[in-house]
Amino acid sequence: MNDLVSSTDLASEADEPKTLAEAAYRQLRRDIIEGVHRPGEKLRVEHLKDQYEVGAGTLREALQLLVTDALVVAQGQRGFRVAPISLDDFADITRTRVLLETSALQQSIELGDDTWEANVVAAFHMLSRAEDKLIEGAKGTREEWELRNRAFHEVLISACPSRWIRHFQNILYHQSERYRRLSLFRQPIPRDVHAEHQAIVDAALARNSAEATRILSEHILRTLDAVRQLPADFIN
Amino acid sequence: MNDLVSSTDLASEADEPKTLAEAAYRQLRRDIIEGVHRPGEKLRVEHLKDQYEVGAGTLREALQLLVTDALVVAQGQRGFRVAPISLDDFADITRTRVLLETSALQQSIELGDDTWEANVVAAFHMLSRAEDKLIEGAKGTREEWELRNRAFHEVLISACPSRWIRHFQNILYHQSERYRRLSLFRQPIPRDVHAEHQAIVDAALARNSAEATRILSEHILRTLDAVRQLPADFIN
DNA sequence: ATAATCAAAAATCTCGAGAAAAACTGTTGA
DNA sequence: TCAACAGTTTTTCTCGAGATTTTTGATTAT
Repeated sequence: MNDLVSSTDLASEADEPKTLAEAAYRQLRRDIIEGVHRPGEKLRVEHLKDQYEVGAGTLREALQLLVTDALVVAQGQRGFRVAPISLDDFADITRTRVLLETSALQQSIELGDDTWEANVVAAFHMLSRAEDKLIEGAKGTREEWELRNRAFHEVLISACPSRWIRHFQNILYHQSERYRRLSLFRQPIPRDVHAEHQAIVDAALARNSAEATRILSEHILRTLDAVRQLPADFIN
Repeated sequence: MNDLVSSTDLASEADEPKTLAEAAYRQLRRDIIEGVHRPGEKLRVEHLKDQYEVGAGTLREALQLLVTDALVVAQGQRGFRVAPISLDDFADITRTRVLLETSALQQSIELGDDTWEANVVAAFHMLSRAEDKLIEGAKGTREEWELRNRAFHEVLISACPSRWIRHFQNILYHQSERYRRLSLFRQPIPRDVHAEHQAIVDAALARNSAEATRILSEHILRTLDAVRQLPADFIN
């Protein structure tokens, strides 16, 4: 059992950045997901190149990479801006995630070996611990919970052999994370999330793929309701 | 009935290029799909900038855009190369396409209005005409058939409201086109492709989504077999 | 007061040169 | 004969300045 997350993404992700452009790309992505740069905000190269301490051309490259993730939109000859958000978009993201992630889970359950099972159990354990700390109200634990939540979902579908599904799923996860940050801010994690995760693990290890995908669907769709109950001016 | 193909893609596609980088991007994409640049081939910026008549930085941007479509892979600090191809990859692409396209078709059949029906019929007619010309053996008609085949598949799912599914489907279509070019070269279009398209149209207009998705699945998966029967050294 | 027009300002896009890294080649030693 | 090493060459990556385009602000006429 070496590394839990073996992110074999199409655009290599796990390693450390080997170029300035990629370093800037990661910082920018993080800032956009965390809301430092607001949805719809214009991203002026001249300003940002100082802030991220790279040349203009390099920052342009970083922005171009973010277009790949659809976190930034490029408008012809009118520069870049942060991708806008909307309820419709989030609903679309969520439903598409369900489609991809259930299919991936189904294949994972079908093909996963002992190591996969062990990884699932381990990731679930890590996540549970993070939830305990979160309930205690310790500081800075939300970040850790986010990381482990993501790791858990990634490990669940890690035995799915389709690199394309995992690639798309990865993009959508980044997208939905942006929305989830908004909803989590107001509404702390409800207690039954843990029970849902537990149920998914149980069904997965029992190789009951119908049950597992059903629970996973409801689990993902629940975040949609959470965002829907936000005050309307959050998403405009 | 204005324009048949209203490509409302995430990365705007239909319009004409408004920047040199985008123009170079399109030419490069076309050349890669058509096999001018072979799979795995190294793409040296110094050579290509002369060939496509743009500056080095501009060409780099175009290459970065192609990474989005996964037609080009960027390797840390060792430049770019054309994405390699393999049978496994094509199988993955095809299966993922089935997953996305059947889901999209299902929603299209559920939500499509009269205009959608009309567009489907029209696109099918255009495609049929192209097939006639293809059988006659006129020159340069393969290009036209490709375009209309693509338009047909696009129109079929055009009533699907999910921009994300259409976005991913678009990427995968570009990918599979590269493989299909190889197989079509040897094996001209079999006659029953037309019958399959006809069956899809009939089922779609009859709002029989189970039947339509079933035929569409088989239709897409058939290209997989076609490539599988190629001599092995085509894909290495 | 509103709308249209035109000029100034800001931002984007593009390019070529310099610095850093990787690949290649010929040589040396076992 | 093969492997390792060092210098050379090639290629990539980065940066800042110039050319175009878009946006802003003020002026004028209706």
